[in-house]
Amino acid sequence: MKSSKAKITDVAARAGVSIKTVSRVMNREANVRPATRERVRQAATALGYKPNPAARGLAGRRTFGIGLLYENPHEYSYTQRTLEGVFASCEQAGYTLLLRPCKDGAGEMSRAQAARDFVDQTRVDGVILAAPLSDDGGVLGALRASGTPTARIAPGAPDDSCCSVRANDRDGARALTDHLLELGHRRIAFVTGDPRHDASAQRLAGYRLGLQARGIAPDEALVAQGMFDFESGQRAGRALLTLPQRPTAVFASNDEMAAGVVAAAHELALAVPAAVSVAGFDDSPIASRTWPALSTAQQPVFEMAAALTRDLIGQLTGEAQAARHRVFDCPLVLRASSAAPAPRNAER
Amino acid sequence: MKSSKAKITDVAARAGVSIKTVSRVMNREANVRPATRERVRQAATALGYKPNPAARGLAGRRTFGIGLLYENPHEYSYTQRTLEGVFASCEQAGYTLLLRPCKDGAGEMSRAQAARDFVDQTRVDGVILAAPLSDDGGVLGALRASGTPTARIAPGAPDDSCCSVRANDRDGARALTDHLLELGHRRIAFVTGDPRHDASAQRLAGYRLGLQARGIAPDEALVAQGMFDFESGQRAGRALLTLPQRPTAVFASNDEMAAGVVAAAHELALAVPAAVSVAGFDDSPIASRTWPALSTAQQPVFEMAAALTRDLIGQLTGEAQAARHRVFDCPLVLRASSAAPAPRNAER
DNA sequence: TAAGGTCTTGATAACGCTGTCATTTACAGT
DNA sequence: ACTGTAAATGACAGCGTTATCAAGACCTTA
Repeated sequence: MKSSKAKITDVAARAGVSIKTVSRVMNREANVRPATRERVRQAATALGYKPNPAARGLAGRRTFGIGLLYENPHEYSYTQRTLEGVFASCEQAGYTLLLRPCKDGAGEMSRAQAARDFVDQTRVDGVILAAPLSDDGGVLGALRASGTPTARIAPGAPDDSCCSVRANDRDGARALTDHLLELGHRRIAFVTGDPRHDASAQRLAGYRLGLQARGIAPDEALVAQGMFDFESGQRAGRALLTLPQRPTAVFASNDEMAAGVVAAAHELALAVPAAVSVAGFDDSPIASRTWPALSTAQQPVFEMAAALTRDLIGQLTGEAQAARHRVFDCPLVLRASSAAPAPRNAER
Repeated sequence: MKSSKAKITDVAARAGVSIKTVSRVMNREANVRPATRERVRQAATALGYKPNPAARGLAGRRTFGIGLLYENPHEYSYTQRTLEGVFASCEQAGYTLLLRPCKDGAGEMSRAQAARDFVDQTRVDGVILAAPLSDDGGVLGALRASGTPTARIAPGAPDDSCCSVRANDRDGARALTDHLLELGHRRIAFVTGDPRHDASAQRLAGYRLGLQARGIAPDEALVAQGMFDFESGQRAGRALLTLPQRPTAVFASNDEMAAGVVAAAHELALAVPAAVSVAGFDDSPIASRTWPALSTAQQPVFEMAAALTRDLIGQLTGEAQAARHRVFDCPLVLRASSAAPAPRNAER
C-alpha cells in the first residue's frame, strides 16, 4: 500500500545528473548552474520526491528537528499559543517540531534528566525552553553539555550564547497601573506570579514604579503571593478583598489569577468594577470570558515564539552569529473590569 | 562540545558480542540468553549508549515517531490535554511525538495536503487524528494512500481499519439533561456544537432522549446552533434568554459555550442559577473558572488520548491485530450553575 | 595561446543501525 | 555418544542521504 517513494537516485537519473547535484539543489547550495537547478527541480517535482529525513540525519548529522520543552502549564492557552508560534516558524523553514512536556511537580534533577533524554533520543538540532524552564540551571546545563543550541522564552538573565525573547513586562505592568491610577484608584492591590518566572518580578516592579511615580507609599499588605493559576488568584482575591481597608482595585500578574480574583469578588458579592476593579496580564482567552471581561496587557505570544524560533534556526544554519534578544511591548487592552472607583472610596 | 556519542560498535566491543546482538537487546527481541542480555545492557548503560534514531529509521524503515494532527482549536485546553495523554503513552513506549496543527480556515484540499506533507516529511509510523479531522475524508484518504496507520479521536463512524476512542457523549448528555429535569426544569434549551464533530449530534441526541423520556415535547425554538466556541455560546445565550417564554435552564454542548451562556445571562442581569441554570460538557478548566462554576459532564480526555495512543502503538508493533474502539463514560460533575428553577417558573 | 583562476559536477566513502541468512551452541531424545 | 531440532549469535549487505575531494568546464588575463 505504501507508495514506493522516489529516492535521490531516481531524481538524478531523470534529470541526467549525479545524486550529489540533486542533493545540492535540494539543499539550496550555491554553485549549481541555473539550468541544471531547474532541470533537477522539475524532475523532483515530477517524481514527488521528498528527501528521506532519516538518511539526511544519518549522513548529515542534522535532523531538521526543533524541540520545545515546557512544564505542564497552569495556563493551557499560553503553551498552546507558544506552540503555534514555534510551529509556524518551523514549518516555514522546513523544520519539524518535537514536543517534550516536563512534569510540573518533578525536581530539578528530573527536569535536567528529561532534557538530556530528550536531546539524546531525538537528536534535535535545537531546543526552545519555555519559562520557567528557561531559567532552570539543570536544564540549561544539560543542554549546554550536549552542545545543543538553545533559545529561551522569557529568561531572567539573557545570556549571550542563547537567543531569547521576552515581553516588556515591567512597562506593561506600569502602564496598567497608571491606567488604574488615572481612573482614580489609590488603594491598588497586587497579586504576584510564580516566583520562578522572572516575569513575576518584572510585573511587580512595574506596579511599584507606577505607584511610586504618583507618590503613593507602597503598602505590603496589598501585595499577595500567587502562582499564576486560577486557584491562587482566587485565594489572593479573598484575602485582599476582605482586608479591613479594602482595595478599590486588584491587579493580578496574569489573567488566570485575575479570573480568580473576579470569582472571589463574586463570592463576596462585590460587583466588578463597581465595588472593585480588576486587571490581569497576558490577554489570554480567559480574559474575554470572565464576567466582566478583563482589562489587561496583551502579550503577543505567537509573534514572540515565532520570532524566537526564526532566530534559533538562523543560528543553526549559520546565518546569524550573535544571539539575539528581542523584547515585545504589551499594549493595554481595556475591557469592562476596570472603572473609576465609587465616590465613597475615591474620596481621599 | 557535542559529547562524542557512543555507538553500537562501542557497546558491542565492551560487551564482547556482535553489534547484531546489541541491536537485539536494544529492541527487546527474543532469543538472547539472559546473561548476554544483561552484559549488553550494562555495557550500554556504562557508555550512556542511546541508539541513533536516524540510523534506526534508515535501516529499519520505522521512525518511532507518532504524529498528532489537529485543527487550531477553539478550546485550547482540550487540545492540550489530548496532547498530554498522547505524549504520556508515546514516552512510555519510547516513541517521539510530532505535532502538526492544521489551520482552521483552510479547505479540505489543504487539510489533505497538510496530512500528505506531514507524513512525507516526517515518515512517522502512525498518526492520530483529533476531531474533526478524524472525520475528514480528504485527510483520511491521504493517510490511507500513504499506508500510514491511523487512529481517530471521536470519529463519527468507527472503521475497522483504525483504532478509535470516544466519549459516551449521548449518555453523558442524557444524564445531564436528567439532572436538570430532576431539579424541576421543564423548559430546557440546548446549544449545539460544531456540526463537523460527531459529538455534537450525539449530545443533542442525549438531550432529546432525556426530554422524550419525561414526555416533554421537543421545542425547536429552544435549540440554538453553536460552534463550540465562547462567542457562539454567548450569541446563542442571548437569543435563548430573550425568548418570549424564557427557558429556565440552558444546556450547552461544551463548557466553552456554556461560559458564553453565563456571560449572556450576566449581560441580561439574569442570575445564575436563580433565574436560569446553565450546564456545559467536558469539564474543561473553564468550567471551574466561570461564576458560578459550571455543572458539566467530565470527559476524561487525557485517559482517552493515552489509551488510543497505546492501541495505535500496539498495532504498529503487531501486538494487537484488530482495531480497538474504546468508549469512555462521562460522569457528571455538579457545581453551582444548576439549581431548582424559581417557583414562579417551576409551576406548571 | 597558455596559465591560472573560478564554477560545476561527479565518484565514492561514510553515517549507525537493522534485516537476512548462515553458523554455532545447547539440549533433548535415543 | 550421536543425532536432530531449536535457541543463540554473528557476518555482512544494505537503507538514502551528505561530505570529501578530485576532475572537468569555462573564463580571464597576460
